[in-house]
Amino acid sequence: MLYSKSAEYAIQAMIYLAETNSPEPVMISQIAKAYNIPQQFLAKIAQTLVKHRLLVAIRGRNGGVKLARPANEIYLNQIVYAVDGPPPEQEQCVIGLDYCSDTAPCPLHHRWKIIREDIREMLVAEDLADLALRVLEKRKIMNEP
Amino acid sequence: MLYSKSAEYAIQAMIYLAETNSPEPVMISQIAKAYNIPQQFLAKIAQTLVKHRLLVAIRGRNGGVKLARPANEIYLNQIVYAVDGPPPEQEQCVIGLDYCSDTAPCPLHHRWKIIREDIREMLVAEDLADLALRVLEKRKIMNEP
DNA sequence: GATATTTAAGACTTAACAGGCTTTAATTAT
DNA sequence: ATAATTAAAGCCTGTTAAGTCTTAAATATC
Ligand code: SF4
Ligand code: SF4
Repeated sequence: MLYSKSAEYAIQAMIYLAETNSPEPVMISQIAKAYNIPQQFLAKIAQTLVKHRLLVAIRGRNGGVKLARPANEIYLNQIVYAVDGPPPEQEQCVIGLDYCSDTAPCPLHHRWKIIREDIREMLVAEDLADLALRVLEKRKIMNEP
Repeated sequence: MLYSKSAEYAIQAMIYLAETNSPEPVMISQIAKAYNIPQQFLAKIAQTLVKHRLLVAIRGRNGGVKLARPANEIYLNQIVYAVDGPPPEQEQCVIGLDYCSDTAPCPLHHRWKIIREDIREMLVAEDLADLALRVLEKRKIMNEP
């Protein structure tokens, strides 16, 4: 919806890393298992996250991946951008017309403009540390019936 | 983004029909040409719109398709629903977690909930007649340099 | 150094979406 | 009746996203 499946997996994986907050690297296989992500697929996604300096990878025994910087300095849009590539230069018309501009917009235009901005704002504002904290809290609550 | 390419074409085609507002049926080929939609593809989309009672088709010479009811009684969500199928029953978590509910939501949850609601509202509120009117106006403006 | 373990890299497979082609059925004008 | 015209229907092709497999490279441990 907002981003690809790959980006979703990437966010989940990085939340997991922020949750555990271990100074030691964490194995891809462990992350994959915890969040139920296809392991090999996650491995490949991790590669691109490493290339984009969001993760660092340590290979060999006791290897794994860890966050490249503190969780509170990593924002969602950075992850999405890294995995899905840069967003399109020109803003897209909701109904795919090509001859339109901002003069005399159709009723959809105002609405869509606001929504698009909200989405952007959401991805820019939220950082991993916050998310991980909240997910942890939530997990605690749900384990107490 | 919000809907498939097919749904986008469907919306464009139905706007065209609302624009021309002809009591006579309009040929698929004509619509396809006007909005630069692959004709055969649009033909197939039209079929599903007919099945969902948004269009009626008249075949044979002088045939074509027309809106099944007045344009101001057709809303975007009906078109999207018809082409892309019903939206998922359970509301989706933005980051794809499956163990979450509304108790102690993560920071994304509030934001996303609002955005999702705005999108839904946009699709529910806008009807074809409005859109067609605005697109017509816009075309007029853009033709006067 | 040998070995086990872990990510890196790239080829490969599968599935879904977008689009095209061709034939068939329905309708109307002649 | 017949020919022309139009949507309906089914199958084929290309593209992209999602997922799998195989081999190579790096590293810790013995
Ligand atoms: S005014 Fe409407 S049709 Fe034009 S670009 Fe904006 S959303 Fe699209
Ligand atoms: S609280 Fe956050 S993680 Fe849970 S369902 Fe809502 S958006 Fe998803």
